Amino acid sequence: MAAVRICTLSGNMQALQVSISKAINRVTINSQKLSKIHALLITSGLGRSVFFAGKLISKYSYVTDVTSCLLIFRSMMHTGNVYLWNSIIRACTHNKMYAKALDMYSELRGERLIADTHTFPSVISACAGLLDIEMGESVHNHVKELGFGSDVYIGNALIDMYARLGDLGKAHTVFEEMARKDIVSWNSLIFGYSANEYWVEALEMYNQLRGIGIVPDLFSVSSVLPACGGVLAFNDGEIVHGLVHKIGIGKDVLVSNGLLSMYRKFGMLMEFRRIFDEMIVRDVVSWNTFVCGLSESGLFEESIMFFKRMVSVFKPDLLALTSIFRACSNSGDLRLGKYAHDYMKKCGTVTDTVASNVLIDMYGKHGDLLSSRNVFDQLTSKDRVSWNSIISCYILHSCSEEWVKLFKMMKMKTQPDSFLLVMLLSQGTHLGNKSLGIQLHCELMKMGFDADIFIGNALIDMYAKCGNIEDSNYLFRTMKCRDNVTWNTMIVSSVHSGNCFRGMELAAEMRVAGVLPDATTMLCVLPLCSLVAAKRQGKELHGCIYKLGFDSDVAVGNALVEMYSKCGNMKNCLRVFELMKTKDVVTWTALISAYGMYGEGQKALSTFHAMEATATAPDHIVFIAVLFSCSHSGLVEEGMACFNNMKNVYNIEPRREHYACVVDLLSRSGRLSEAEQFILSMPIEPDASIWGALLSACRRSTDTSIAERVSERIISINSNDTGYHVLVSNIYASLGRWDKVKTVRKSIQDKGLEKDPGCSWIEIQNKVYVFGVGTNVFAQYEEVRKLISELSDLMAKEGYVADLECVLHDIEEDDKRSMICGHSERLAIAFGLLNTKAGTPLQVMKNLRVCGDCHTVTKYISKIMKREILVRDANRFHLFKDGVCSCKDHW
DNA sequence: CTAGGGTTAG
Repeated sequence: MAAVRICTLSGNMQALQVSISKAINRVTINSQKLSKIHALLITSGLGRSVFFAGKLISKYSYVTDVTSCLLIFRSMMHTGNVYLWNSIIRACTHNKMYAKALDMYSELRGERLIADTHTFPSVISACAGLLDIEMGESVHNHVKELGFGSDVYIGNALIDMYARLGDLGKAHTVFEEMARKDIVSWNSLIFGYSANEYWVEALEMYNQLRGIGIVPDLFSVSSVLPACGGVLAFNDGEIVHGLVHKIGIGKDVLVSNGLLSMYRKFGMLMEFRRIFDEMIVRDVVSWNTFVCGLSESGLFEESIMFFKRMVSVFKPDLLALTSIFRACSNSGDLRLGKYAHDYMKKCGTVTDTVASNVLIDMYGKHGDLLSSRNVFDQLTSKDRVSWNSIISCYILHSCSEEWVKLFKMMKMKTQPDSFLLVMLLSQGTHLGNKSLGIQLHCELMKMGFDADIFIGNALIDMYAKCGNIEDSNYLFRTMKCRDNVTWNTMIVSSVHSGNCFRGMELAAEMRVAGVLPDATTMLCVLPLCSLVAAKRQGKELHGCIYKLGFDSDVAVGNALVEMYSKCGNMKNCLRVFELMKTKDVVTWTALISAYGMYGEGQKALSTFHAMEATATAPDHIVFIAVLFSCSHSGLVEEGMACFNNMKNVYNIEPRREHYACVVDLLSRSGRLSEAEQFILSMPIEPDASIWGALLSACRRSTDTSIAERVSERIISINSNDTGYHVLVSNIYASLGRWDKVKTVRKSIQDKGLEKDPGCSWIEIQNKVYVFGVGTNVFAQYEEVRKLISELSDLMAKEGYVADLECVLHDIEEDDKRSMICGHSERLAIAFGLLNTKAGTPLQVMKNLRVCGDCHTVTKYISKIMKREILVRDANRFHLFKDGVCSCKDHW
């Protein structure tokens, strides 16, 4: 500007022109400076120069001052100069005044002026902006008539126009016909495919671009990222991500938002978080994507936390509010939801359909049906989702009259979709209503919804839960496509139907099928690992969880703690526990149970007290764990104190399970008559489980009268649980009452009950070997047999005498002896000894409780063979070392 | 580049 002033003063016109020209070029978005230059031009007499008028129009256009553009243009009228026309059309298009731009174009043609190549790009963009197909095609024809078909800028504009009009065929044709293409041509086409969700084509074009060696830019990248996310092209996505760093566009908001959104679609939480963390500039989109992504992954609390951080920087828009309603509907925080709702009302966007639909759901999930209904009634444009949401609220709260009424109303306005049917189906499943399920299955087949994957999944679940595992399998096999939920459902169904092996198999098949597991998959498979003590699979899952970023999920963490403890890996169990950022009652319960199973009663108690110190409210389940731990460590007084505190301090009414634990606690410590008195003084009716707890302790007592009394009680209760019948039968056997044994066994048979066959298993070099009672078909049977008999001799020298009372059959002594030796845990241990190097610790699992003689024998073996042997039975762990067991014979 | 309802786990 200083230079301009000097030139003006000196009167050197040529120098003045040059300096003004330079000054104009430098002006960016500062409209004040622009008006000064404009004034200078007028005073210096250069105002009528076409060159400067064009420059000014273009500059005013950039500061969105179209009025000034038009004023300048009109003041230059009848110059007949196309350059000026181009400037004004460009200015209009640039400021989204598309109709005005097209008016100017018509005016230009009316003036019989010939448009040039610079005219068309903005005219074409204007057609695209107005979504005016007819006009667009007519302009395209005009371009052809004038022979401008080979102009790169016009071609690019045409590609972009057809893409925005959704006609990718034409866009591609224009692209193909272009003799010369630049990066913008490619970008326009990739963007077009991507914006219209032709993910595969977008990716293909991007890869073609890469194939011919052109380096993509920021726009190519931000167009292809949604496509990678859309088709879950993990490899392509990661390659693009790599390229972003290589060409240094990682700092760009558009690009990093694209990456953020892609990893969100991939479900890769860890990368998703990292991208967000490392962003230098974050806009509303970044925040919305992040908050919404967290919520989508079930991390509602965290989503709320980031929402709160977001609103300290940005005013939340409708999208952000919608996300937070969703998070609130799935977390306990209804207050925040209500607060945000009030805020939305103040902003005057109450009637937004999407947001209102989430609100209906939010209030419904929190049981506030009235508010749900209010939002629904006030909604001016209800769509299918609105109807589904309000109806599902009533279904969820079993208000059948109300939902049927609404359902009828809905059918008058809009066609019901599969969503409602899925909801009904699952509700029927939860209520165990099989006939409703089958009826719905027929209905939805008539309606043609049977190919819907959600319907399929719900049906599989329905049949499995109703006990038709065959039908459920059939549906699974014949399904056209399966997703992670399908697999999760199948895995859980197999486990519930008692087929753990099938569950494991399905988990492996799922992986082979390339279906990405989600947090729920982990929650389905981890308990399975815990159940069968699948150490290796468990660890692999942990790795997977870490990689996919599910480790911040509390439920997943809890499942990991349990898995490690049940697999005998206390070290990792503790490590996971300690690393968990948020812990809930379940987390603490898992660790307390773990200590309980290892007979570490004191540690269990101190863990419980540590939990109390964190102000985590105990529930009735954590007390079961604490009582169990005390009972397995002989901490009678401490256990009783907890039992009393539960009621007096925490106001939790003891349930049957708690009473059973106390009975167990007392009787395990030999206080049998006290236990009996306790049962008789309980405020609830004792059932087989309560008497059973007492009876199992009677086996180690000499007081036969109490055993007989309790046995009679259990039989009179007439339970259908095989376990208690077997227990009674065993007690009679140990008392030598073979007549009674026969009666009980007959009653078991009459009832058609089956005894759980005992089995043990051991994992050696990633292979699991299973042994049942009297198994004699495995490869090394003879060697195992020989080893057991050699060990018997060695043990006899140490003073071992077989405790034949553990064999509860009415057979000869010798047969008893050989039967004991065939107990599955013994076979597994011997097999382990044969197949591992000296000194290697062994780990054996058993589905039932370990018998007294096997317990003694294992102690001897640990001493003689100098091995640590960890045995997990149905109840707890026994660590045998140097002739003693960690349970101190208290199990 | 960002927002809504359905299935699985607990």
